[in-house]
Amino acid sequence: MRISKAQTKENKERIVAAAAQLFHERGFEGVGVAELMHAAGLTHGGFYNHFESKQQLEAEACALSFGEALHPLSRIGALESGRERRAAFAGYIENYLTQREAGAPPPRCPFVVFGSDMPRQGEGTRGVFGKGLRAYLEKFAGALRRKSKRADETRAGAIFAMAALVGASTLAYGVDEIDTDLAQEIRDVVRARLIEEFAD
Amino acid sequence: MRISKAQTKENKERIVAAAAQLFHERGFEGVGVAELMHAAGLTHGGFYNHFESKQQLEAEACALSFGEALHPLSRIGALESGRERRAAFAGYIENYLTQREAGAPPPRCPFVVFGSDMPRQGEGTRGVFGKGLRAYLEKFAGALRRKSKRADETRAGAIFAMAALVGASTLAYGVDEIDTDLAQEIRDVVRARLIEEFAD
DNA sequence: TGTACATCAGTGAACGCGCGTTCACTGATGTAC
DNA sequence: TGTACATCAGTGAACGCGCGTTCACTGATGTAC
Repeated sequence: MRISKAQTKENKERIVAAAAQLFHERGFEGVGVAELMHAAGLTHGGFYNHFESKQQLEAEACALSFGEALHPLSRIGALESGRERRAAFAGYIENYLTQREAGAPPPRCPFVVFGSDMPRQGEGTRGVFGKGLRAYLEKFAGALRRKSKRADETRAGAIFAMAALVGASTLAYGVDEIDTDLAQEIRDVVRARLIEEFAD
Repeated sequence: MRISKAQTKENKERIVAAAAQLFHERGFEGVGVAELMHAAGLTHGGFYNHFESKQQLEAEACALSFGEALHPLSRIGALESGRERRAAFAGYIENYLTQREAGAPPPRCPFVVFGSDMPRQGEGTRGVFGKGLRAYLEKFAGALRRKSKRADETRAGAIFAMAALVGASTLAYGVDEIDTDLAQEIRDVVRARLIEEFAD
């Protein structure tokens, strides 16, 4: 049964969205093509009508994740007032380093979720990661810009802040449920330091 | 053919060592039991004489990685002079954030290599990760201690420095070969900042 | 606008493959006397 | 110390299973006239 073009496009988007979520939860290797298709309400046989390979879907799902993660930062950078930007950035960090309720689906940062796996991924996916990282750093710099700072200082600050955020989140998620106190301590320390340095 | 106790122990150690290296290179899911055993010079059938499951080997290989990663930090903490400790710590960061020669086997930090995968690992492996993290932070604090700083300030500094290192390395390795300049920029920025803050 | 036909996204069975794990068997090592 | 036997790490074939991918087929959609 042939499907309308609009329906086809919507189906593909549903596959990519389901993949992004499932890859976040269980990693690229932890979810099979059949399960992905069923999560999108389809059967697995049609997969290759939309994608050349599972790898291609991995790349597209990554791109979706990075795109979505970028939105809140764009909003901060668009603020005119430096004071507002800093307050919004503090809120961003607060949110980024706050533990989710137990059981709640954690909307984790794609850099944290996919970071370790990147060196082993295909070229397409790594390209998406690189593009996402460059975009992220630009938005970070946009949010952190200050009249008193040169552009290269702002960029260095963006890189450093992002490294600290990603590292803290990676370590904290690694020991969540095993050592909740340590996870919380890591989040608290890094949050306080970053807000002190960049949003005060 | 029964094997001597000493030989048996050595065989198991060889399996764990081979696993640690291969897991570093290709991740837990990227290496099969048969390949691991052959890398240790054995056949796959004997695997379950040494381990209850592949998961158990993953945990033991992780423990080995963390143990080895700890040694250089222990040496720094053992130094008496604060000036020497700071110089050694600067060297540690320098080494940690320096790109390997192309083709050279990269002795990457286990937190970077396994970090993203931890939330999806079994309890045993996550426990090893947590233990490794606590040990690492103590050594970091030992290396960073200063007479002018309270213990809790030193610990906070250790946590923050480690988060920045792990994050920078995760991001840089993610874009190595895709965007070498960006990888280098991340390493340079974070190295300079950390040395300025902690080792000057 | 209506008709005839080609297109192609969907389905579900089937493919080969490699995975983690189990098993019967071997024979040198370790142990009991 | 020497002998007889139980132990158990090793081997390699075999297990079932789920994976990514392919395929023949269906039938509504899109297109050509």
